[in-house]
Amino acid sequence: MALVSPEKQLLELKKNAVSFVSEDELLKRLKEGRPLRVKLGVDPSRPDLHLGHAVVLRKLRQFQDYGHQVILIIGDFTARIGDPSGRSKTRPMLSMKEAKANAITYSKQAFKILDKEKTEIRFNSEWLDKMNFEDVIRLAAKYTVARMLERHDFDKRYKNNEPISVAEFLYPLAQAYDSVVVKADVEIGGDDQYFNFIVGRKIQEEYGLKAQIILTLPLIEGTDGNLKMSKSYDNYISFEDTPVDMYGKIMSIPDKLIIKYMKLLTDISDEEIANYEKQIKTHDVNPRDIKMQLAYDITRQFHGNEKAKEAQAYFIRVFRNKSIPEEMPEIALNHGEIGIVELLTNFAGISSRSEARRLIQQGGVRINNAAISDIHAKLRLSDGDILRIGKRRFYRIKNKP
RNA sequence: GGUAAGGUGCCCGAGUGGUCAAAGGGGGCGGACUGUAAAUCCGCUGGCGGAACGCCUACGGUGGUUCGAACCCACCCCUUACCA
Repeated sequence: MALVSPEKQLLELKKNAVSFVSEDELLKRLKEGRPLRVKLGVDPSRPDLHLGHAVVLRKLRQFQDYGHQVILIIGDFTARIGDPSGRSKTRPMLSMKEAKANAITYSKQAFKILDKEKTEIRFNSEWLDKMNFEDVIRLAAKYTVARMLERHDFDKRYKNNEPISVAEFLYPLAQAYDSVVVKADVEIGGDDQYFNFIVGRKIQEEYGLKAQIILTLPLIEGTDGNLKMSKSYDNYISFEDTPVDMYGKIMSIPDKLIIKYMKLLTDISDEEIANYEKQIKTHDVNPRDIKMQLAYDITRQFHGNEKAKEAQAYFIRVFRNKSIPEEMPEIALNHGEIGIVELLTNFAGISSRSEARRLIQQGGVRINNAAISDIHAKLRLSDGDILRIGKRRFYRIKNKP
């Protein structure tokens, strides 16, 4: 392992970190010359990974490239119990079976970034299921309420007379206990996890282990540019997005995020990024062009060179040159007339007739680039006619023989 | 156990007997402008219907009062805070 010196490793590993506890400790452990055990806890209730996860996974990959071991902890136990805050009632409670299935999906996606050979997957139900009430009390005894209230979220809610269930105190402890079981040297995650990681340190020490090193990474904003990327805000870019979607979504992020995304999601060198940053500032270059670099780079990581190129070509064709795409979904029709509303609801995924009418009345529906304004229009379509809804939904008409 | 405040559309939130499919904001969608950027502007945002001051569904649940209820009454369910 590690042909790279501990000092050099440290320098790279701490890049992009928000919180880092602590450099000295990490350096010391790197000098032990063994593969460190780097832990990431994941929530299997939503197994669709997005670029927010990629930030963390990329950091883990960096550790792996230096020869370290990643431990992916699937929080199936936690997911089964449900959302600790109780705020989001929609969050599903998972059965054992679902959790396992999601874990497979999750790891499959994670391995687009991680090195499978250096990844160990563990389910926390393995040990948490076995704990009885006495064990839980003993664990809980190791932490104080005052320290729990150090968490800003708790403190704020406490002061605002908002509810905090006792169960919520147990979640960080459970997570901390995971660190004990897997003997984590380092725990990594989004910056919102900082508090939980700190609890992990203390609890590990209580169990006679060395406190884990903590490294948190920035949360990235989603396509809307304000809220953190999350499935529940529907502003995420998924690992599973098609190349065209992925490229397109990246192109739709606000300019202010370009540099941040570059730093966190690409291997573009610091110098180059600094250069781009300068160019944006001095308006030497249309920021869009830099964004295209970004979109291409990220799409390439997930889909390969070819697909990324195609996606870029699609973007240029459809959005820059405002022509129609070469490929689009087809609608197979019988010969004869069809009402425009029927066409939309039956074949183009419009969910209600009212919605279809709305789109038409607002000029959002076009056939061969001519807006349809009459909601009663009867159309006689032929092979190759193009139905367009809004700016980006295209369908090609195909007559059934 | 006692006291109090609440449960409204995708989300937040106003509404306290008719004119409420329900103000306002957010989000989303469509359009203009553009670089699928930002900012801005206009429109739409339960369903059905050619249209309607039309019909159906909707304000935690079930009943009731009333010509008429999101709004009043009863019971129930749920959430929260405070006090033991």
